[in-house]
Amino acid sequence: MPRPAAGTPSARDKLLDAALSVIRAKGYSATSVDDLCAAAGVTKGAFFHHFRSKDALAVAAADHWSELTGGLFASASYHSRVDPLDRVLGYVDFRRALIAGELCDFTCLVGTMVQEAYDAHPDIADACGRSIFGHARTLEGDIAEAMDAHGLTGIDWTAASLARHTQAVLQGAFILAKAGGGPDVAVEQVDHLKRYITLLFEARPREAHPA
Amino acid sequence: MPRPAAGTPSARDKLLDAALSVIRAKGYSATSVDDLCAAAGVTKGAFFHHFRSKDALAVAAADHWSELTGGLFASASYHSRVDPLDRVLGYVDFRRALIAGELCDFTCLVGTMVQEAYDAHPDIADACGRSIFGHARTLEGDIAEAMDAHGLTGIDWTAASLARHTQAVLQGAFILAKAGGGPDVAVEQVDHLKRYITLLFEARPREAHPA
DNA sequence: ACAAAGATACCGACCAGTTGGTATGTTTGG
DNA sequence: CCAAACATACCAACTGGTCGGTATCTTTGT
Repeated sequence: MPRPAAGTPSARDKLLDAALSVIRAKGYSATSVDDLCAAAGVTKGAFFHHFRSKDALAVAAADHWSELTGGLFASASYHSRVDPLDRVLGYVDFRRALIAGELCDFTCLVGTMVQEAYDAHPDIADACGRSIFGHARTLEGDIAEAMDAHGLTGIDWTAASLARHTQAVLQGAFILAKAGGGPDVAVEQVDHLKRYITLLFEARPREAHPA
Repeated sequence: MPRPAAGTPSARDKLLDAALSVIRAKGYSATSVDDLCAAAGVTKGAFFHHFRSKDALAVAAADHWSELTGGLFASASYHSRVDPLDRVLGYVDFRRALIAGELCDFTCLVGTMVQEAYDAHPDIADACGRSIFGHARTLEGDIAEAMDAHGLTGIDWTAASLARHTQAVLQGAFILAKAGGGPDVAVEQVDHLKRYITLLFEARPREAHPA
């Protein structure tokens, strides 16, 4: 795949970027190929040159989203904190700070897409699943370290499960925001999540399991 | 509005029932009027006799959903428990038990619809918001009573906010299930929710606020 | 009691616009 | 010169929605 020219983004890149905002605002099914082309400033010929179908674009957009968000969180500053629980809570604070402005700017592309695609478009659903659960997996390490540091043993939840829960709360927060609550309701959910994690790690080993 | 005949459901009722399952499986935008008519076994003429537009059907379906779920939860047995916290946790258990079988059978219609409709279809979004936040409001009373019974004062969260949080976790659970986790991941989220509520109400008044 | 009058429920052909997708160009970088 | 990158023109299928018509119920004047 040869670079077309340095500096000028290819039609493919422009389409992927356009997909992020347009699909988040209109949803996947309601977004037409023409919508995407118009937003990207390219023609339909370019679209089908780079993507076999609309579905293929959605899969590529989900992967693009994974890379974009992956980079964003990887370069965030909370990773440098020494205490693992601080890093986990730092992640939550970071997510909280991202919730501002227009709904389509802070909501999740793959969460939106998978709602529509889970049944009729398995490859899109797979790409969305990879994005969500892949991102959750990046939190497992810090959570596991924090569990270790706080001596949490004989517990009925796992680091992986709590990592997934953070994503569930965030996805639910976006839905409540879209249902009319706006950013405030979403922030409220993140606050509950932070409170939950804090409570989980407040050492209460006196009620430890027998034997 | 006169009854057409006892026993035989009207085209309107058949369309509303069909909308619940079809839209939950395909999403709102991907569901065509013909899809609805075929599923309901009625013609397009009947559709537009009862509903001004596809959007109007969606609003009616959201309201129908509110009534249906409202009745389901109102008649559940956990309401008879004497301890208010038991009633709250009973609600959570009840929601947990509902998560089984096919995704389109236990996921939420209005949560699905509002994702697609929040921007382009304000009246649909309003109807979804009414359903979600209206349902959340039915939990506030028991939560408030439980807070009172456990002497939770000077707390930085409210009964209304925790009620909304239960809905956020459930909506997020559905998304994770759709993203490939299946019912198990959704149940896992409800378990976290129950753990959170339990932790919140485990009396810890020694750390009470000053004065 | 009963028929005329009117409302309601439903049907199915039809319409203009849009959909995802294709076939065939033209441009451009190496 | 050639293949990749992009543009233009076009298509069959489908979209939400309309419209004239019919069958069945409810009301009402007598």
